[in-house]
Amino acid sequence: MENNNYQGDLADIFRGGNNTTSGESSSTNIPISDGWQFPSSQIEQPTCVQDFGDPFCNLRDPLFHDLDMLQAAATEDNNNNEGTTSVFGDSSPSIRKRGNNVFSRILQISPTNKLAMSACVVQNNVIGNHDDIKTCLMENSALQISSPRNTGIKRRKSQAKKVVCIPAAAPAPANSLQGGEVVPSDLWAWRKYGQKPIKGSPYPRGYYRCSSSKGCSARKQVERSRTDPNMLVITYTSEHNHPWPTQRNALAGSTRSQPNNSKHTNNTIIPNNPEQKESTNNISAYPKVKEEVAEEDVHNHQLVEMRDDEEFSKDSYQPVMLPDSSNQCHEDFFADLVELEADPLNLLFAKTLSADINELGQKKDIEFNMYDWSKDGNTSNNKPDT
DNA sequence: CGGCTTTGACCCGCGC
DNA sequence: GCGCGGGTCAAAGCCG
Repeated sequence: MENNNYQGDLADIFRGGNNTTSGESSSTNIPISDGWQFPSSQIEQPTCVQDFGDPFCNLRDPLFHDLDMLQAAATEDNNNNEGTTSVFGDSSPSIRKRGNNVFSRILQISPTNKLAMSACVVQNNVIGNHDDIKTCLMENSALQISSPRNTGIKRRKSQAKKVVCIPAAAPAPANSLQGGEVVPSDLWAWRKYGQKPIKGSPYPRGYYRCSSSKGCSARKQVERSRTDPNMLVITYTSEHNHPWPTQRNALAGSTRSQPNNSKHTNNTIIPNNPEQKESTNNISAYPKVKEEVAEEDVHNHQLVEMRDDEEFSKDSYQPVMLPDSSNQCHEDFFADLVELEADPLNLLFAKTLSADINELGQKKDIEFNMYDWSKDGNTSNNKPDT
C-alpha cells in the first residue's frame, strides 16, 4: 500500500483513522511500531489514486451512505427554520440524534450531481452552537460552489485542492493580522513562506509548503473563517511526493516552538513526543473534516468526513481514532502514545484527539489530560505527567 | 549554524 | 490592456 497508493497528506490520515478505529482493537491497542501498516482488509485499495491521487475515492462514505437521511433532515429542518443558512438549520434534531461525537462534519456534495448542497454538521453539544454549521456552510459554499465568482473555484493553474474546515485550536485574536493561528498538527512539516491579507476577511491567509522534503510540492493555506474566527479553513494543494516524514526530518531544523500563542503561526502539537519540545513544525492535521475539491477532478467527488459515531463504527469507514467509547481506555491512552512516537500516524491521532478536546473543551466522556497540554499554548511538551 | 518566520515586492491569472 | 487580488519569492532577522 505504501508503495503504490501512498498519497500522503490527508489521504493517509484517513486511512490511518480508518484502520485504527475499526474493529475490536481500540485505539489503545494499535500495534504501531515499525512496519505497521493499515490492514488492507479494512481499507479498499484506492484504485483511482492514479487519476488524481484521490485516495478517498474508494472509501466508503458514510455521508453518501446516509445521504437520503441527511437530505430528508435538511428538508425537514429547512421547513422549520426558514432563513437559516444551514441546510440543517439550528439544532437540527434529525442530526443531533445521531450521537455525540467530537467530530464535526462537512458534507460537500459535488455540484455535478445537481445537489447544490453543502452541509457541515457540528454536534452542538461539542462545538457549542450551530453557528459553526453555518460557518462551515458559508465557507465551503464560498470556496466551492456558490457564487458565480467562485464557481468551480477558478483558481490559478487549476490546481486540485483539498479544503478542510475545522475548529481552530485557539480563539482568533481580534482582527489578528499577524495570523497566530494555532494550526492543528498533522504529520508533515510545514514551512511558512508567505502571508497575505485577504480581501473581505479580517484574517490573513498563511501559505505553507512542505518542508519534509525539498522536492515536495505539497502546500497548504491556512486562514480563519471570515464568518467564524473559531473555524480554520485549510486548503491543501498538491500532493506530497515523499513518504511520511521520519521523525527526524519531520522535526528537522525546527527549534522554534513555544509559539507564545501569537508570535508564531505554526504550532505543533504532538502529544507525548519528547522531541516535540524542539519542534515548531507546523504539522497540521485533523481529520475532522475533509473535502476534496479538484477543479478538473474527473471524479467529481468531494466528500470525505470523519466521525466516530457508533452508527458508522460498524462501517469500514472510520477514519479517526478515538478512545473506545469513553472511559474505557483513557488511562492507557498515553501509554500507547509513547509507543507511537516513531510513527507519525500516532502523533496525528493523538493530536487529533487533542485538538478535538481542546477545541471543543466539552467532551465530557473523554477526560484526557491532553486537554491541558494544548490548552496551555498548544505547544509540544505539555504532556501530562505520568 | 541551520531552519524558521516575517514581510514587502514581484508575478500572474482573471475579470472588466 | 488594465487593474485587482491572490500566490510566491527572497532578504532580513530570530531562535535554540
